[in-house]
Amino acid sequence: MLEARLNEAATLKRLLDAIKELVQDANFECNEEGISLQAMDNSHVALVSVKLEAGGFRKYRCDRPIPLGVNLGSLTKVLKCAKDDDICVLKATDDGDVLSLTYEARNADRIAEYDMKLMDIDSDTLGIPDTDYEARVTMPAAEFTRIVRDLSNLGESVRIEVSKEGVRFASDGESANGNILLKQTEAARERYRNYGEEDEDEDVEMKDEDDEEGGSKKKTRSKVKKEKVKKEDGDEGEEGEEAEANGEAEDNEDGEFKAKSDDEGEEEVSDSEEKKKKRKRPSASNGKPKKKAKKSDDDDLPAGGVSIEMTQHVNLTFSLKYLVNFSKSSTLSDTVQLMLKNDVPLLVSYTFGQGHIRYYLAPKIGDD
Amino acid sequence: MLEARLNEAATLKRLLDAIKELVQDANFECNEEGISLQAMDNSHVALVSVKLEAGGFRKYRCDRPIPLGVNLGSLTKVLKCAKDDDICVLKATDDGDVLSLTYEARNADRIAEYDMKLMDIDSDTLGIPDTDYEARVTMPAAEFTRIVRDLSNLGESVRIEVSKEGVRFASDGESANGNILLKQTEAARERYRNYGEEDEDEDVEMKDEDDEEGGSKKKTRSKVKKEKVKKEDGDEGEEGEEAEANGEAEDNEDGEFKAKSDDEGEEEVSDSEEKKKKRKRPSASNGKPKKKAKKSDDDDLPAGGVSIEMTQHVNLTFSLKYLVNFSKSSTLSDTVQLMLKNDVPLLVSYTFGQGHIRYYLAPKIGDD
DNA sequence: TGATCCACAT
DNA sequence: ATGTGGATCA
Repeated sequence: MLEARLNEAATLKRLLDAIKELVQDANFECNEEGISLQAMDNSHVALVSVKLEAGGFRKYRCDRPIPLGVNLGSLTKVLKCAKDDDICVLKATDDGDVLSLTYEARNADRIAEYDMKLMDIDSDTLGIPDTDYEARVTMPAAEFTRIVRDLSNLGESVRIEVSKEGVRFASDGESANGNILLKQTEAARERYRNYGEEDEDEDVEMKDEDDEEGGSKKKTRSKVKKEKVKKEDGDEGEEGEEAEANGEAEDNEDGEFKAKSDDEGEEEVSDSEEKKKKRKRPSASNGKPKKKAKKSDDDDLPAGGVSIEMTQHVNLTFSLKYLVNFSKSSTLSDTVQLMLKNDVPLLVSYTFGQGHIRYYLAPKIGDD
Repeated sequence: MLEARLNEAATLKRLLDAIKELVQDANFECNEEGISLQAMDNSHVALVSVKLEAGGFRKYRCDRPIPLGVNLGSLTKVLKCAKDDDICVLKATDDGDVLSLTYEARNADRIAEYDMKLMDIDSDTLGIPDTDYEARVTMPAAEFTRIVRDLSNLGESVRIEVSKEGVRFASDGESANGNILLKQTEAARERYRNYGEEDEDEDVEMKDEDDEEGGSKKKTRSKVKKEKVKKEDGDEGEEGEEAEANGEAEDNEDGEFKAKSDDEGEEEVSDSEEKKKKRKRPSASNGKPKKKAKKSDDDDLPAGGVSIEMTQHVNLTFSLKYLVNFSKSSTLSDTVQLMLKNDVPLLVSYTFGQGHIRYYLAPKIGDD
């Protein structure tokens, strides 16, 4: 039995607005850790991963894991019936046939209850390789939105290049070419030093020993090794060789994610990491309404500035269509993080009070 | 000869916005009491009744009754030529061939005059049975709008149930079911105690002797007998039997309104009631411009809260399409009143400074 | 079917 | 006061 009480229905509404165009149906996997969702878009080029942590709810109870097969269109419809500041209670029985959403006005004189039929969805749990990223860019979500939107008016794809100069987004179009260079902001670097570590589970530093280095499907921590920053700038210019020379060629290098059967025994990234980070956000469940906290109550790092960390010069090309789509999540957080590694899917991550949403996008091959 | 001087053209504009989708052509019946309109929608399922009281005009003169056969589309066009705060003067000669509308800017430095051709419209005066409603719900118009709009995204029809618990709006749809429960707000109950009695002619209490109890077409006051409130809560659960047991089966129980020939000698509801209530709104014709009084100058009961009065558990099902349509009248008043009785058309009533607009909607039979 | 305008919600 | 969504008009 699931019962999850969310302070603001707006969180869910925004979440669905962010992903409903990418995915039509998906399983919300509910367990004691919280609620997570993973799905690929129809073309199997992009992957979304959402996590709502148990601690982010005002109340959370899930006796045993339940997959809730949801049609996101239907859920969106139902969520439209909620006012942004309604308290939203999700309930489901263990059989997972129906999801009940209850919206309570803050003054309790209105209670709305919606029952949504669920469906069975084949969900091979998706294997997200845990990656040793070579560059991490932390920037205002609105700026990212603007950049990809602007460039999408010129061309189909964008080349993202991180060098010691900064991060450059470049697109070539028929009528014009454009590129935007964002330089590191010193203040931002300081501000974001621990972003994604205190408030979420990015795990960017330390614990190399957690890596299962011998696996053919190498699973490593999502991190940029800090001690390497600024050491290998000299490699800039060519993309990719370094990574392959390392013998680290990912098995999803072909640009698509592989479905992995449920019984493979490998945990999803988020699950395994959640367990180690349970200590965080001890106060999240105290549920301060925080009126007007439009975006989220995650970070006290308010805004502005670009932080860049890198161990490697990276240079990758991606479809702008997807990035534009991803950037809809800027309603959930003021800040976005891009994690890059040559020849490996880009990770676009938005962290908000109750969890995070992450997108993985395979690079275009041949830099076309 | 008719000459009616209305303080704000906006009132008429909003009125037409509210009904023009429901009805194409209708007679504005002008007499010494004011201007009224009654019409059924094309499907003969819904009925609109508008009353602009003589006292609600800055100046009103109508020597003898004139029916003005108006194409509402044309009138809407003409009204679009008025600014919201223009003073609007309606004029017509006794032959009723043309309606003249004059718009005067408040500072009289602009005067626009429009003449609109009128038409002959067969108008069997409609028989609106005057009903002893079993429940009255008074609530913010915006909330009603929101509820029917939300539910209309799920299903075709809504079940409205008034019990001692409150009023519940429930709809079943293909992908989801939803229901909203509004609880009585104590403050609202107090606030609305006399709503519709001082300011209009709802006649909610007393005067049982006005009822012509023996008639086959029983005409009763539109009221909920206050003394019965909370006495018959025990009847909840089944809908309708009580009413039928009373021998009060309405002749429109089949869900449609009957046109009644003009010579039947029976008065319309509003006319007969207006006469008895002439004392009200003595100051309305003083015409304080009341700048910015967007909605209406009717009530000083500003907003919020739900008031429920009932003598009977009621449970009826209606087409959401119509309710959504009705709710357009929320531009005319902040407050809406729902009057219900089992197996009898719902009355949705908006009262504003110059009069009221009422919609009658036959319930769906068989609760489907 | 798309664009513009109005209203509601935040 | 601004932004989003719905409704209306071209």
